[in-house]
Amino acid sequence: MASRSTPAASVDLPIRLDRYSPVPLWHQIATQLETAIAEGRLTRGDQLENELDLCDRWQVSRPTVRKAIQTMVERGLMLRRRGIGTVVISTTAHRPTRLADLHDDLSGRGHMPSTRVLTVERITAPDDIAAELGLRGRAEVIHLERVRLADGVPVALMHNWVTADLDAEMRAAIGDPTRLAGESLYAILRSVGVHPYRARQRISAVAADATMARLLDVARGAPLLTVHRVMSDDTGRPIEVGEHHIAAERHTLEMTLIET
Amino acid sequence: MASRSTPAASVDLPIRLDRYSPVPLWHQIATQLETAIAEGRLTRGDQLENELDLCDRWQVSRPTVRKAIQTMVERGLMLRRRGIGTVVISTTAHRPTRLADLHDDLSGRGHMPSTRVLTVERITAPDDIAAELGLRGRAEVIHLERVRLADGVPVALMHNWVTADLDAEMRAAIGDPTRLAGESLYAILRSVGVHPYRARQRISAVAADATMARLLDVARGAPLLTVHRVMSDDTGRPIEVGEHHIAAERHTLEMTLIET
DNA sequence: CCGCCGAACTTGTCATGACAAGGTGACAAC
DNA sequence: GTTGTCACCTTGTCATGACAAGTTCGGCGG
Repeated sequence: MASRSTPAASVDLPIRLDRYSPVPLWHQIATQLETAIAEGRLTRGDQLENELDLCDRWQVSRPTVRKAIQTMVERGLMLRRRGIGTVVISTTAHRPTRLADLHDDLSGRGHMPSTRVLTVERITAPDDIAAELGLRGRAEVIHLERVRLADGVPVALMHNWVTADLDAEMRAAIGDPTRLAGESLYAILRSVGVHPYRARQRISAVAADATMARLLDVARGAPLLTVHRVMSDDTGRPIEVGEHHIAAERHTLEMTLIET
Repeated sequence: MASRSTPAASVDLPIRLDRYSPVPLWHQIATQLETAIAEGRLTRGDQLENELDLCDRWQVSRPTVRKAIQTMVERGLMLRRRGIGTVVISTTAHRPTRLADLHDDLSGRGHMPSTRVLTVERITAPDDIAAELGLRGRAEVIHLERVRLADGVPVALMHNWVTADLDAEMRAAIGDPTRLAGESLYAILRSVGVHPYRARQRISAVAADATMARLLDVARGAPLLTVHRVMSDDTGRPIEVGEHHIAAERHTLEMTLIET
């Protein structure tokens, strides 16, 4: 270890910037910093150069450097303090703010996700679902029932109610069992122009009833992790209600919290 | 409703700024915007003036306005889009990134929290706890066992292991049953100069065993929500391991997720 | 030897200016 | 009527400059 506290992570951090790319400079920097951490070129305890030197090194302005580092701080990967500097504090982080489907979550952890579609139907919205989606009268919703598997083992039983107040093309995509088997619901929604933006969710636990136990291949009464979620798109309109029952013995929710 | 799409929320939004306060201008603005939403003076669908007009109205620069609105967006309260403007999309939000103790969480929801302290002991760290805290050899930890009640009803059984590698004053504060009964652990830690900054947590579910059932006054086998958390301070050092078992029928975890 | 104080470092805040990019709506051309 | 274009609105990005505030560390005075 060096006796002086000179930043070690300066020379071996070649940041390549494309000023003609539509990707913002700060995002290019943040992405490459995150990659450097993931690959171990930057590790816990490493100190970055000070911001002015980084401006000089990368030939960008200080707001750009700060915005890039800011995103790293928000992800819990770095920490910066006035008078001290910026240090790497973590090599991994599960972001709770990441609005990810269970499908993406599983594949991100090296599992092979698959889906068994049980039900696809268009029904009149039950009262509680209609209320959560802000629908009036006897509005219709698309009801999905699926079992998510990881490496062939059932992990979660998923119910979704998607508002049917969408284009015919959108409804067709959502109700396509072939797509549902291979993609996450949110990926399908995005592909037809609906952008999941904000979700409010409530996490609880229940004991498996007979149906859940059979579908998830767990004992009756086994503890299940329950996620109830209302998702809205980027116009603030509620789009979907999801209720997922997760076999707690096979999957847990992980997240990193940051005090702001 | 006005026939034109002029922003309605301009006149009745008196922002008072104290330029001699140590509180940053952007934070003063953000706080007052949040208050306005909480009090209903700003509500869902309201559109803000454009940023340049807000600069003029509040007599601050555009980066300051943007930083204030930025924090509102990150909290899921507003949404802004290029070419459109900034609109209020929500009146409440549970922030997952909020590193709050269950104590604060309960009181924030109008319940009267109290705590029954079962165990306060200084022990040699169990291997798994030592590993999570990054301790070597036979390091010592302070082990706490408490039951959290809301309005007199038991809600959660909480185990905490705090590293004993602290000042004597800090250890005394943490081990003081009187303080533990009335304050949150994190509040006590903050008061002695330890600042919880980052936590990694894993949420799962278990069935209540005999001990848990007795302490929480639920049936044996009842589903419990389990939160396992490793908390680090603002220097990146792991400080505390917590394992909380929450009676799912009496309390749930709520959070708002934002797609970034 | 010890404690205080200040220089020299760091990041935090704020201002000003400029241009780019996406959205909307009016209007002309077809 | 439909479509495409263009002006004009919005926020997004980036640069430059300045000063404030917290931290560290060395030197100075006691």
